[in-house]
This record gives sequence, structure tokens and C-alpha cells, in this order.
Amino acid sequence: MKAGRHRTFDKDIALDQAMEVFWSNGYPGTSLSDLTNAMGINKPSLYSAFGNKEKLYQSALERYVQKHGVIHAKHLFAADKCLSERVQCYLTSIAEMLTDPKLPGGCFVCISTCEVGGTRIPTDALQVIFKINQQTKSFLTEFFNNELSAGNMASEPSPVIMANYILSLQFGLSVMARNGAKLAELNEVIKLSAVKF
Amino acid sequence: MKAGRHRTFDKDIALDQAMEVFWSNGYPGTSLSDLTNAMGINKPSLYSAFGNKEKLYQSALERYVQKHGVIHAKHLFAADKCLSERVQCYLTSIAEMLTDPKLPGGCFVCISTCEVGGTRIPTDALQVIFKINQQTKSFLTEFFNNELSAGNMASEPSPVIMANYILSLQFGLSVMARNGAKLAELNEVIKLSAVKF
DNA sequence: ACACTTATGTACCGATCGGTACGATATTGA
DNA sequence: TCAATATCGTACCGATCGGTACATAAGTGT
Repeated sequence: MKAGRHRTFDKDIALDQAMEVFWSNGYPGTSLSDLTNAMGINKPSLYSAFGNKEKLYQSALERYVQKHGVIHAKHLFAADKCLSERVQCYLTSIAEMLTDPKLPGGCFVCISTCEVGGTRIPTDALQVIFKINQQTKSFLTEFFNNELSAGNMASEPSPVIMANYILSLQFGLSVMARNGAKLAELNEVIKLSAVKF
Repeated sequence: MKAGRHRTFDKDIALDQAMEVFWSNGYPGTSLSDLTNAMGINKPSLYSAFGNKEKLYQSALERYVQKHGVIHAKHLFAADKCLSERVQCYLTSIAEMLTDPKLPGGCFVCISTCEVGGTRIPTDALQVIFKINQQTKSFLTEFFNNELSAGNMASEPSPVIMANYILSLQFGLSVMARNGAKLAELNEVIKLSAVKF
């Protein structure tokens, strides 16, 4: 056991709470008071545990990807379904998260991506956002590449175009959820968009 | 001519400049200094001409709709094209605006919609955002209703579902543009999504 | 010329911003 | 028991936030 007074809060739980605050309000819209209130800690504790506001934001983004992002990919690899069904399950899984009443609504990464453009997001955090989106696109491109190799789809549209299409859909569903769309509506959109895969 | 000293700036131009600042940085990410710097006026002039930050934001949103929103609808009514072609032209027209290097990138309304959720957007401005999205959805629904009546599409998917689908596409394209996607990529997405209308 | 009206620039307001210094409080190993 | 270490709460820092008071400048109609 290390010497010194022990932390009286759970760092993981505090990070989850910070994530939800950033998710709700965005980066410039979130103040340190918002964060410390939600996390139930004081500012010095926040700074000693997470660095500063920007680093906490980056940590929150990474945590979001791990907790709410990567879990949907498994639907793309269900052995008993055809490609079209698997993609639909993938998107529906995302749509359920986007409209989960226990969560802030929409996709944290999508919201952060929309905040890119001005000078309000620090450069390092900006890189994190771009990196996450690039990873998603690369993952989807490789997925469709494999499906093409396996003979599960035609060579046109190309895997990279398919990846862009799915990414656009995810973003679109996210903003729709932020606008108050119900899960049933999102599923209709998914069903309608599924004619080509 | 009305009495008193005359305004030394053009109110419409100033509003355009304010619109682009909000469009770039979002509402909480935009400070009064950002606004007055971009508009080339002092704070008292801003307040006497536009009320306050929130009212200026609402005015900027309304102006955006008039200047960059409604102009795309004409493509839906081109007499010499089939429904599928018209919708594609409509979306391509939007995509060109979303990626216009002279503009902040993406859709201002989409970005504002993403900022809904926390307590950072004042209630009245929130209502403006929802109203704009509702108008877009209603417009698209009525459009597809008319196309259905004219025998240009099947009764399934229903006009309201088609409207939701197009709105999702618009939002998705906007975030893609904000993420740095090129016009050619957006057009590929549009082409791919066009198989059903 | 003059009273009246409106816009402008400066200088300021209280509140909040992100961030920190510092003493008090726990917990460790010796 | 006691130094060493690490976290805690409080109280504060300069800077910036949205918003305004006020004196000056520039127009109007009579």
C-alpha cells in the first residue's frame, strides 16, 4: 500500500460522471463547477487526479469510446446473420444507446465533432476527436474489405465508400436523437437505409 | 429620415458576421468579445441593435435558415427530373454548402441541435432550434405527401418516414463535413443513399 | 441656431471562468 | 510515536464572462 492519505472517491466513477457532463454540455459549455458538482469532489482533487479540464475531457472521450462505442461492433460479426442483417443490428444497437433515457442523448463523439471548427477546443483534444473518428472509419473500411473478400458484397460501392456511408448514418442518427427522435423513428431510418447493404 | 445619429455599420452585414462566429464556435463557445471583434462594433452598439447575446443568436439562426437553408428546396421542384434525381440534387446542393471553404463548415442548425441537452442554451433559443428542425421535417413530409399523391413514389415507406430519413442524411452529411470530409465523399454518400427514392 | 434624438467609445459592474497556494487531515512504514 | 507522504477543504488568484452607465459625437426637424 502506498503511503499518504487515500483517495476518498472512485476515480472511475468520477470519470464517468465527468463524461456525462461533457456529453450533455459540450466542452466550452462545461465549467469546472459543473464538473466538481457532478463528480462530488473539489477542484484540487480533480486537478491532482485528472490534470486539468482539457486532459479530463480527453480522458472522458477515451472512456466514452470504451464504454459506449466499441460494444456495438460485435453485432457486425454475428455468425448466423447475413451482412445486411448484421449492419442493421449494429446500427440498431447504436440507436438504442443514442436514445437511452439514462444517458445524455446522442453520441458524445458526434457532439464533440460538431464543436470542432472554432478555437474553443484545445489542439490536443481536437486531435483525440479526429483520431477517434478516423479509427471508426478505418474499422468500418476494414470490415467491409473483409466482407468483400468473403464474397458477401459486390465490389461496388467500395468498402471505403460504405464506411463513409455508415459513419454518416451514425452521425445522422445521433443528431436526430439529440433533436428528440424516438428509437422507433431511428429504427425506421435504419430499415430504410439498409436496402443497399 | 429619423432623428439622431445614424448607425455607422450595416446591421445585415453585422448579423452575417455574428452568424458565422456562432456557426464556428457554438453558443457557449462564443463570447461577446468574439462577436464585437468579428462585427467591428462595440458592445453598446451590439446591445442596442440586437438586444443581447441570446437574441442575437436567435436572429443569427433565423438568418442562417433564410440565407443558407431554404435555397436548396428549389431542387426538389425541378420540372424535368424524376423524384430520385431531384432529391439527389437537393442533397448535393446542401453538401456543397456544408463544404464551402468560404463558410465555417457543416450546418449551423445541426451544430446548434447538438448543443441542446445541457442547460447552456437559453430556453427561448432552444425553442427556435426545435422550431427550425420541425419546419424542415414538416416541409419534407408535405413534399413527399405531394409526390405520393402525384404517383411518383410508393406508399411505403411513408412520407413521414422518408422525411425523417432525409433529415438524418442532412445531419449526417453536416457532421461529416465538420469532420473534414470532402465534397466528393459526401456525394458518394448521397449517391449510395439514393437507391430508394 | 437650437433643442432633441440616437449612436458611439470608454470605462466600469458583479459574477464566474480555469487554476492554485496552503494549512488541515489521513494513512503509511519505521 | 513519529516523520514522511498524499489527499482533503478553504480561500484565493488574475482573467474573462455578459451586461451597462455615462459622457461625447453626429445626425434630425423647427
